[in-house]
Amino acid sequence: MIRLYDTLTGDVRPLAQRDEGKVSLYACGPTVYDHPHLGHARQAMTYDVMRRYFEWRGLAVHHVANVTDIDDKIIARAQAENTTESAVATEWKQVYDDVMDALDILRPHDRPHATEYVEEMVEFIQTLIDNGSAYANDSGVYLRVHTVDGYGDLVHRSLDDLREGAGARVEVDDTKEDPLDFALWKAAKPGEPTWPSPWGDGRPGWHIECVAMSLGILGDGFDLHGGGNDLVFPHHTNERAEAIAAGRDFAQHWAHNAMLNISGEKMSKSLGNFTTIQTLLDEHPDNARALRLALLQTHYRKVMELNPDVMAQSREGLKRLDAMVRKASGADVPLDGAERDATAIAAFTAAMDDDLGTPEGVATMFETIRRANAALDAGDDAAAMLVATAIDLAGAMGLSVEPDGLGSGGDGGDPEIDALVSARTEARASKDFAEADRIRDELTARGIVVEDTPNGPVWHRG
RNA sequence: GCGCCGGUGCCCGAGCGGCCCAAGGGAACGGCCUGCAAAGCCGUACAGUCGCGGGUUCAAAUCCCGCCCGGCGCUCCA
Repeated sequence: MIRLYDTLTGDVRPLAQRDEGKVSLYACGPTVYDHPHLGHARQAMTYDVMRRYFEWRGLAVHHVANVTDIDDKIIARAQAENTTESAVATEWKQVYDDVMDALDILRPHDRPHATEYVEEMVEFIQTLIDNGSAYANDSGVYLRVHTVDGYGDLVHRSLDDLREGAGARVEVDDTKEDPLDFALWKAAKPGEPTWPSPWGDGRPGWHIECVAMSLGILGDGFDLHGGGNDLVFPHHTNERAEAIAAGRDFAQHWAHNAMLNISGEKMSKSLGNFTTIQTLLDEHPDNARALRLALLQTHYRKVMELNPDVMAQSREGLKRLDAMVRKASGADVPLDGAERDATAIAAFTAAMDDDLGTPEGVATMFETIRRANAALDAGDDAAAMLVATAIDLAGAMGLSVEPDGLGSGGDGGDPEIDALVSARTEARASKDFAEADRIRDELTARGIVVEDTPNGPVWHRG
């Protein structure tokens, strides 16, 4: 049984499925107006791993993530660049997609755009006005927060606590009945894109889109709603409030991933180049996988440290995975149809079922790799099973294997390199070690690593 | 200030009342293997203790209290 921490109840509890064997997951997606940064990567990776693991467990996952293509930041950027909001959104959505593809993050099954759901949002707001939970005035439509039962439950704060926070802020908008009330619909302002509504032209507030889209696509009482823990308040709290006010059955379980620290500090301006995903990807060809491994080695609910050192350490770890596969390939171990090692599978499943314990899952994978290598060295029949199991576990977490240059001696895939490797083999055969080492140095200079195995040399890009 | 989450070896990080003199990865060191390497395997040192100080318990890294440090949040509008 899969158990997951639920922000609402504050404990780890079984993830109930509305429909047996299926999981409906709504994870808040990006507002597209700028380069995605590493925080976006952690968020997207968290739910990608969740989804992959659920699927590996045999569950049919319906993964939905919105794309916010209209909001203040997009408007600001459009004005600054003297272009349209939709042009800004289209451009940055593409950038986002490219980066996520590079990180090997599976595309959610549905990716609704806010601007495609305005009609549904208007209807939803109308329902709230009709039942007295919302009111319209000159500046827009607002939700009457005090009418919502258990409004602050998700953040575990009382209405008074929250009100104190709101009151402490300057410039309270006095068109609202209560400082806590928030906008469902914002009245049109000059120069902003607008949509028609019964309360005049305007645009939707931030939270309403996720309610309309999650309920619209996944239906009432969907299983799991996720996002970064910076969204617990106000975003998720307000989404939930809207659904409750409308009498709808909302998410049954809430998951939130923790933030990232870069070099011991929160990710921000002073760290400059290390903040965007693209920059990280440009720094090393293997950084996409290394980032995934690094992320997996920290539990998703814990603040995580990321710095160049951590990335380098992860890249080294990845080599163990790849090297094992190369070794198995060199030994001609039959992986197709190999059984799985029950001990490893059981340990892995237990760890992952318990609130997505990826650090322990990774530990199990590495232990399996060590056992596989030992079996390979010993010529043990269990080798195939262990290698196949390790690859399987890696795959369950979205870690791909890239042995690179697979194959031995003459058929490594690159004629020039293969020729050099063959020449070295001949030199060694005739005991001309000086020549053999010379060739190896030349290969090293080209970034090629040669490993000698009982079955001949195997090379890869290092 | 208020709320929530953290502080574990050289680094990253599991563990969350006894199985912990604390997993896994990286880095280090020794051995095996190798012509020498690389990779791999085996082993060792690093945590005499898990931010600090009290307390509860037969038993605490794990629970409670206080303090210090770090992080996230504290609406809408600008």
